[in-house]
Amino acid sequence: MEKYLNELNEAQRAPVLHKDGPLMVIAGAGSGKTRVLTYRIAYLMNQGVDAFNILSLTFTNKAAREMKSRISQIVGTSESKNLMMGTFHSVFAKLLRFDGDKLGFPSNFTIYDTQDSQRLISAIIKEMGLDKDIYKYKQVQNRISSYKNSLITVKAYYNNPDLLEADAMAKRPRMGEIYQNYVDRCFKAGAMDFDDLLLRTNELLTRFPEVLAKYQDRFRYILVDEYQDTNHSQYLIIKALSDRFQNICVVGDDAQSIYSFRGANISNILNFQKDYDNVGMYRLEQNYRSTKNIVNAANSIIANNKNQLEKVVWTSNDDGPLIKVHQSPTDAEEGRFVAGSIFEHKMQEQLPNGNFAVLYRTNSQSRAIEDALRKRDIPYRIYGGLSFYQRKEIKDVLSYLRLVINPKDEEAIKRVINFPARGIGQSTMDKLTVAANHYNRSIFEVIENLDRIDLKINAGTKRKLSDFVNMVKSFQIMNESADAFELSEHVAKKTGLLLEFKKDGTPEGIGKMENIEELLNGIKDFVEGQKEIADAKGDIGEFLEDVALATDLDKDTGDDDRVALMTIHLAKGLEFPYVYIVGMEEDLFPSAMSMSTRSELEEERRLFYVALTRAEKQAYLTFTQNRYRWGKLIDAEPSRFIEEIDEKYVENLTPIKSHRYTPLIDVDIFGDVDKSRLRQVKPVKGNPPSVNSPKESQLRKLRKLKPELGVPVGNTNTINPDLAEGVMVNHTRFGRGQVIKIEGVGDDKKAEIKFDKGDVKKLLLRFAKLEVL
DNA sequence: TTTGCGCTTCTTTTT
DNA sequence: GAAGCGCAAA
Repeated sequence: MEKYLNELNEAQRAPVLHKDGPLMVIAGAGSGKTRVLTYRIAYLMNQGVDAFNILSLTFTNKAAREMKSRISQIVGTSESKNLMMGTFHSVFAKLLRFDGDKLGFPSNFTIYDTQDSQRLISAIIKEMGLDKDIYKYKQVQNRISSYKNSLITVKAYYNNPDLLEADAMAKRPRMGEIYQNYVDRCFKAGAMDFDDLLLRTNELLTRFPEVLAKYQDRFRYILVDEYQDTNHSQYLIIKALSDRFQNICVVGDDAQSIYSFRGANISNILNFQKDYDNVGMYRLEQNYRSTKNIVNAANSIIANNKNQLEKVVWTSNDDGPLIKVHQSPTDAEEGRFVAGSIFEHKMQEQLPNGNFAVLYRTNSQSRAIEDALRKRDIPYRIYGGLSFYQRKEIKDVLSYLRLVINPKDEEAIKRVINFPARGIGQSTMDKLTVAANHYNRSIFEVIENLDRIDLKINAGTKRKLSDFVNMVKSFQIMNESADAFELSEHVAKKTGLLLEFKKDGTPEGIGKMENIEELLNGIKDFVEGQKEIADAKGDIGEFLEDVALATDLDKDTGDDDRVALMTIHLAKGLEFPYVYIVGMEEDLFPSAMSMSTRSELEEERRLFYVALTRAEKQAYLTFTQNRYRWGKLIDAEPSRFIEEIDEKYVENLTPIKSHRYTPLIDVDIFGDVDKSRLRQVKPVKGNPPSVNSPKESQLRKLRKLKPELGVPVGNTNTINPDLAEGVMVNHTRFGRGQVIKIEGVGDDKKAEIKFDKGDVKKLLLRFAKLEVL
């Protein structure tokens, strides 16, 4: 142990050796905070603290795994096995599996991802007959998420005049009802969304003192990484759990707080000393990661922010090369420059691909970079964006598996009940949903009891529904004996999913089939891996939980050597010798969405600080004159952040044209206003007030009658009995015509009509919009 | 009930 | 430039 302590510098060793009681470590970028956390845990264990009594919350599960394996090396595997380590979400999901029944949740509750939540919210908005152009599901989901992260329940929402008014102002007076419905539906489906994992943990700890006492007694030492990015919900959990022993160690850097959009509250770290008594304060200011030029440049950027804890990050590393700034005509050229530069470094210095990272503000920027890297045959890997588990075909397989574990899972059943197509359409699902809401049961249960409820579903469809339910039940029986891999493979075949994509035959179809096979291989690996862990069962439920809370970063990269492409947010905590920060343009970085307040802009600046401090040896900043955005080429201007760097540390690779005039409104040669300019002139957040009259399509929607909730809306006409051969009719689209012939019976009844315009058409009468003249 | 077409929106960032 | 949605046709 002594040997390991010698690997730390003075500043690092002090917090590691800190005795009991609260402590806070303010750790500048690259100052070795992970090392401090790791060694502190190892040290505690060496001092006789039981691993079972230690809780360590990290930012990614990957970080947790790495720390754990390092600790194993120091104190031994058998000792470290009992450590509770992981992200807030994964740790408290486990806790809720154990004690969530007290809140009425089954231990096999589903974890809804963002897409599941959004689909459910869309459905609710539709069922309530609200205008989806006003109640935009993404905005509604954002609102609900931020309520939850601030621990505002539905009841608290209704008691909060500010919130009510804010939503009323936004023309969304029924937010509260949507919120209530959403919570009810999740509960009924036995599902929690990401925010629930924290919210419900708080509820559990508040409502059940004996549960709180149990975990307080268990987690006598709590360590929290990236404390600056905790939200209110997380803050309260930590506060409650650490209340008894006060052995709380938080590590963070206020200069790297970049998650306020998901509720992170920077005052958590700023107020830590007020929240606890006798706080031990430690600062890590020596940077081991980067060159002097990078560290100094980063310091000069962050100095533009007003609100920050005092701290001086320094390094004894070499000066290194200057930060290189490069301008390209377009985003495609930018990609070419980056790929070319990576290629040169690789050749001249014989470096592996893994030494390079390309960082960007938005996921959509990856495309141009990808294209350029591919042309140069440079292997790369994209992190984030649409992750593997979010792809349609993968979510389809996972949804079947979710149903096996939790048949009440509403989003899963809606997704797969008619895929592959089984003739169970929207109107049937509408009837089932109405019934499910009415009887306060899940859709699955409604189908199980179909013969006891009269839902006006015809016999053929009933048959299909019960076939589906029986299929899922057969999977459940299989799940009792088979392992996760056997079950999944059976499901993929039996449901016809694999066949569906195979018979498609297109390259996309083949690709999807291969993805499903990759998923199955992944499940196989998982099962093998779990066999080695003593108390793990390797069942499909565990796999689904892993998947729900896994990020791209968590996935085993294997050891293949690739250039990393990711957003700056994802890059937090990582380091690379060479870093390219692309898209350094106004409206992109800083984002146009985050420039209206000082605090938003300061967060963008911290984001830039994070980006730059990822680099060990050299950083490149690139920007373009024109960039494709929303499929259109628009003008771009260099980011203000470039100018903010002390010029001592910067070298321009391209002379920047100094066209400093910005006309108020640009008018192109056709007299049209250039909208990209307009946006800069008027830095108002949100939608500009509409100048144009409402569009015809919107008017049409507004005029349309709202469907009544509870009455299934079919789209079948009652066939006019006057309709006969020879009769003159009017069609909404085709105009006047004469019926030549009528054929078929019932739903199949068709009319052949000769229209005055000359066309002869055969129309299905239960759909055709005909008026007898 | 299914399919295909055209219109709209979307781009911050993630567990 | 894509993906999702609503509408109309079969």
